[in-house]
Amino acid sequence: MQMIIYMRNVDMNLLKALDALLTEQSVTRAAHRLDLSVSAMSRNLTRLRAVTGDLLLVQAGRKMVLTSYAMEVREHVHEITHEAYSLLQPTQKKLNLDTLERNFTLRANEGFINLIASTLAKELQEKAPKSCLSFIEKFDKNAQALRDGTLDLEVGVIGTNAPEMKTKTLFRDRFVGICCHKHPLLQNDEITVQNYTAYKHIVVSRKNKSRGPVDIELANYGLERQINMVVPSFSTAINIVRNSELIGLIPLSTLGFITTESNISGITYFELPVITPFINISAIWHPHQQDNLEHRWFRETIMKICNSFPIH
DNA sequence: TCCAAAATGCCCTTAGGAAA
DNA sequence: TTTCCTAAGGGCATTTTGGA
Repeated sequence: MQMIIYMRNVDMNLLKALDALLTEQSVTRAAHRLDLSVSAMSRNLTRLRAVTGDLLLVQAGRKMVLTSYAMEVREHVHEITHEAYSLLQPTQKKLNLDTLERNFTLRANEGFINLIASTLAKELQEKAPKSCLSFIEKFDKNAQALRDGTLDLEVGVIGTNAPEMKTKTLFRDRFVGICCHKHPLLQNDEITVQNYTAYKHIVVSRKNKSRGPVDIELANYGLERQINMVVPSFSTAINIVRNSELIGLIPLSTLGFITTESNISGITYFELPVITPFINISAIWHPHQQDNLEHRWFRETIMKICNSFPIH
């Protein structure tokens, strides 16, 4: 009964204030975020404490920390605040690409950026000349940037840490082997698991994980690769392979899906002697962008470009 | 002791309801 | 429709609190 009486007096600005407070974990920063004075935000916090019956933020030295209740509701508060304000904002009737001034942000690994950057840049220049495109390299799968809108779109393998995200499969990728074009491995009539594992290997891993699906398959033959180098990027691996006798393993997309010519600027790619699972590469975005016309146009542009990739 | 952040007192503005 | 009253929100100034 007490809660019902309180709820009658709750206004939407309190919800917005709660979202800002839980996101910033600071009265001062939350006030700046909503363009209010610190005192006004402090009063908002006092009202929210009365409404929820929870302290929400408590002082821990000079900082404020969330209570367990605040931590529990933080994500939900953010989502419903976004939904509520989207509902009250005027509907976008028409998208005018000629006058669109927007910075689109896309997070992907360097291989995908190399693959799509020039085509996407050309498309944006032609269709939305006043817009800007920022690529962000993928150092982690943190979903917070998608949630708070600082990131428009992520391209990669769907993770499990953000189940609320919207996704769309863009293309299927697969691993191939690479070596320098004079590599003794290529003297063999056929690349077998035996001669594949007879040479030293280089692997790409941002987390220094050197074993993957290929190693699992090789283990079935009682074989393993001798890994001599781990590097954080595919471009680094390609450069090293070009000038060494190390054998590399990269997604075919990194080579731009070139399948008609196996000898590419000093390196040769070849089919692996083991079968590895396909990798589904998807576009990932937050539901709050779902009906945004600008965002829809952006992701549909990327989907259109990816549709031209061969599916292997 | 100084500084930064949060809390609070006081006052002004604004919105909504009631009455003329 | 206009006027008046009340409640609530917000800003300025000040105090309190706690770390460096």
